[in-house]
Amino acid sequence: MTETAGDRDTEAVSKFVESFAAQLVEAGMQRMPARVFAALLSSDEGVLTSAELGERLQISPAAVSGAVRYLTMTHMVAREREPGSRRERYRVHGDQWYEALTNREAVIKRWEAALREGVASLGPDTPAGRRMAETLAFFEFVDEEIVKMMERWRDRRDKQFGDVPR
Amino acid sequence: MTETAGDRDTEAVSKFVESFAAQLVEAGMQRMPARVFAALLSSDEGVLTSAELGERLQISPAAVSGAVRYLTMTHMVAREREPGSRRERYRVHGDQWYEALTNREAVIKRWEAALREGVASLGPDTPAGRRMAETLAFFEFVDEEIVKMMERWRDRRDKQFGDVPR
DNA sequence: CCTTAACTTCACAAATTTCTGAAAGAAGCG
DNA sequence: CGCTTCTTTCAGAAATTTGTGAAGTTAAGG
Repeated sequence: MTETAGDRDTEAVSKFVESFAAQLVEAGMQRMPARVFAALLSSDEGVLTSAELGERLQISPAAVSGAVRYLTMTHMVAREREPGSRRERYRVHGDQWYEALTNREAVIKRWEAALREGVASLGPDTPAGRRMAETLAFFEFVDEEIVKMMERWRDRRDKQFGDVPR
Repeated sequence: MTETAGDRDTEAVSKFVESFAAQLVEAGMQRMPARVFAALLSSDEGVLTSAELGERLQISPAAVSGAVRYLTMTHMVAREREPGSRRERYRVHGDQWYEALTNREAVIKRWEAALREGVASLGPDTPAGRRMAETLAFFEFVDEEIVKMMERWRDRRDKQFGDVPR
């Protein structure tokens, strides 16, 4: 009952890719980046070329290009180049990617800025101002906590999965 | 230099509403819910009626209705009814709302489900399966941590802002 | 009960987003 | 250097999303 190693249960994999991508979309990610990311995640090496992505997902090179641009900008995927080849390779780093996910920090920072502005506009002694100040404090708190949390995670991961070469 | 309490710096407030809403949109929230939410956040009592929202944001009752439906479903806003009135009132609870924001937990739960399915499809001993299992472990870790973090926050808030009647 | 105020739902028009094919742009390799 | 292979950019067609007006529904108050 062991499967042939090569293309094992291709359909199940594709099903996973689509359903995981759908979740990401629902959480706000664009469709193509989500699919590309899911495809990479489900690939054995965590690496695929443009062509492979296009073929697996049935999308044009242009679509791959656009998706990858987004993913690299948000650090969810790394771009590689085999020295001496025109082929670009895209990689999920296994850890790098959820670090990036936690990197909604950038987003939070902007929220904080907007809130600070809001407190200033409304006045810190108005009820609305106070409410916003409290919210701001919350975000600042979360920022700190997340940093610590990630440290704890790395610790735990190393114990649980071994401190792999990565 | 103290302002007239009534409609203080209406324009500045509106500017805040739009800029904060823009941040929320960028983070994936739909436009109208974002604007409605920001408007509530900047209102002194944290409560506005449908009509007030429509007027401040220059949108139709239908748009208000749609936005509010989303916001209540995600628990970012509570719906109230003054007993003996046809007017619906919508409220941000000051604390309730970031609890809700943390409630991307629901989202995370779905991701976890999808990942579990992925591990099963791919097989837990394939490289991809292992990578996903690790990711899954990460999310499970985050779940736990967030619960604890929120406890710490409530503690801190009570100290910092006083344990108000709310 | 009937009237009337308020909210919701629905169908559609407008605006935006998304993806493609085609052309232009890099970079290895002969 | 020029050929070839791969990637990116761009303009536009198609699909989706968004917000409105209008009709429908609910419930308060006479």
